[in-house]
Amino acid sequence: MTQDENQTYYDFDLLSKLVVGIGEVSEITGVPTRKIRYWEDKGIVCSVQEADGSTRRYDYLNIKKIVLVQELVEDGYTLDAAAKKVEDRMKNINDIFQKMSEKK
DNA sequence: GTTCTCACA
DNA sequence: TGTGAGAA
Repeated sequence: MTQDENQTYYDFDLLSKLVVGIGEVSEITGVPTRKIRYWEDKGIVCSVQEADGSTRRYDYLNIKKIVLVQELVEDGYTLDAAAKKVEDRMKNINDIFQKMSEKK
């Protein structure tokens, strides 16, 4: 990021393109890789696997979803309830993202 | 480095 | 619900 781009808002365009491996996600979110794949099995998170490799990659939205679900579960919610809330939130976030992208 | 399954608590 | 270990 250059000093000229020292704005108060984040770069949503870059964020939406942010895709990292499960290891990175586990480090960022603090969630072990098994937990992430466990949730992915439950269907509360969606991993995008690249065709050339078997490495699952998670985009920014999925990372956010993982963090959100984690917080909810830690608060005493069950995975299903947490997933439901997060999915509802994701709709709002997605809508905001789309608007920002179109506005640009 | 990643993935999967089996089994346990 | 979340984790361990071994194998590919």
